[in-house]
Amino acid sequence: MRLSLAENRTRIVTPSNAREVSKSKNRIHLLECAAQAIHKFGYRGTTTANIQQLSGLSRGMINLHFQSKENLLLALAEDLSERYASNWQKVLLDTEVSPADRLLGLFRADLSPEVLNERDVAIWFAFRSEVSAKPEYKKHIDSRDATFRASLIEICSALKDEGGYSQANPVLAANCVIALLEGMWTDFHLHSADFDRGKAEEACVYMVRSFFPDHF
Amino acid sequence: MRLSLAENRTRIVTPSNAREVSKSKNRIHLLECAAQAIHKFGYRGTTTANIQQLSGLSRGMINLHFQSKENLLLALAEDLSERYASNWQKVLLDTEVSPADRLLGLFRADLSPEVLNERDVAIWFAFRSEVSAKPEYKKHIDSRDATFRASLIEICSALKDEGGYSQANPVLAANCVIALLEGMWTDFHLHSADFDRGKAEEACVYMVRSFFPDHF
DNA sequence: CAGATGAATAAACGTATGTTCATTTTGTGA
DNA sequence: TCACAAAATGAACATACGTTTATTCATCTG
Repeated sequence: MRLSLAENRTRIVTPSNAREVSKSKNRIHLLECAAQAIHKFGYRGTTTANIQQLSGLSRGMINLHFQSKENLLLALAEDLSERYASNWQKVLLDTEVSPADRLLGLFRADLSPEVLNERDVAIWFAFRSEVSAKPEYKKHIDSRDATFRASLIEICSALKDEGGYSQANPVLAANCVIALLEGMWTDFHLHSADFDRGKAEEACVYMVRSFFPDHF
Repeated sequence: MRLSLAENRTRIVTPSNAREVSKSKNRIHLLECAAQAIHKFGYRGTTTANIQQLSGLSRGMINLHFQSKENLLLALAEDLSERYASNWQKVLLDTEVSPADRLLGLFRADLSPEVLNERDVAIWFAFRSEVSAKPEYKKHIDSRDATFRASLIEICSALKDEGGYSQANPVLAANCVIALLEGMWTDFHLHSADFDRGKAEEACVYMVRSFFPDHF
């Protein structure tokens, strides 16, 4: 699984000349190597030395581009959460699509290799492991945020109304969807070799079918 | 939330004299301080120096008792997973209780402060963050193991038979329960201040009620 | 093309970290 | 009570780590 860091243009000024192009390339390269290092050596094992070694660049580059290693890691976390957010936003916020299809689309998107891949998930877990010590990390690794949750509740409410499921509870259903997806990610992280995206999706659909039988 | 490390007698020979008592106490004390350090400083921030500082003991003690820092952390992971396992085993393996009550008991047990508390969850996430780099950690932090899963499938099968739910799929239902609980733990880890055990349990019950309406 | 500017390099530095070991303290058994 | 043994101590050590900085290299501008 390849990162699409190169496609992230959010914080990188569009380079206007060759010098800026190479600077920007090196910045992205360092982010990619930091990601690789976390995946390969773990969060504890990630050092400026092995990021530098992976990059093939010189020792000073991390500080030149990011001032400090901590900043490089923060930039990586930001990047990760932005890519994750844009992934679910494409699906959840598209109100042209029916609620049921938005939910199915979310499962697909959330379980797709674009976001659910060994390296990225390793990074999520790396930052999450620090959250009790560094609360400032929270905003970067908690992308299933208020908007995400609100969209899900809205979808579940719509399904309830459409299907006339008198027993349905949109808030609880949304909470279940969020937790279930989180759980699938954990399962992937711990057993990526055996993980079956299809079966994971099947389980998700099974759950929402139980909630909203006529829709799925 | 206090650890019950002192109650763990598995690997600690019952001390027969005062000297062994104090040795055993210090060993446990170091494990507790390592746990505290991970919670307080994060996995990266956990050093022999701050474990030692928290313990009030001398520098050499970690190596005297555990040979290396890595060994101390491994002992902590083992301890954690054993305490977690005994927590669910009490509930899931008690065949005197009805399947439905075993499932409800599991939710209670899995969401109880005995295992779901800030410090212990921080340690789970700490070790999980290293799993892609150190596969040997896997066995310690993946306590929701084959037996756990098999018990759940058995319970779901029994519920299906009892209730005549022709549409029910015990394997998918069990997968959902596992993932849902994992997701709840993640939610707790990221939002322990706002986390409501009652609401988490409610969501769990809501899901299994959807699977097996007549039972819950 | 030459001078100026910014990017990249890698040696050097100070500190932090994990571990060792000679020494001291404490408890045990005769 | 005393010699012995085990446990605990903390100074000392080597290495690893993140960062700084003087220097070199590449590119842009006039």
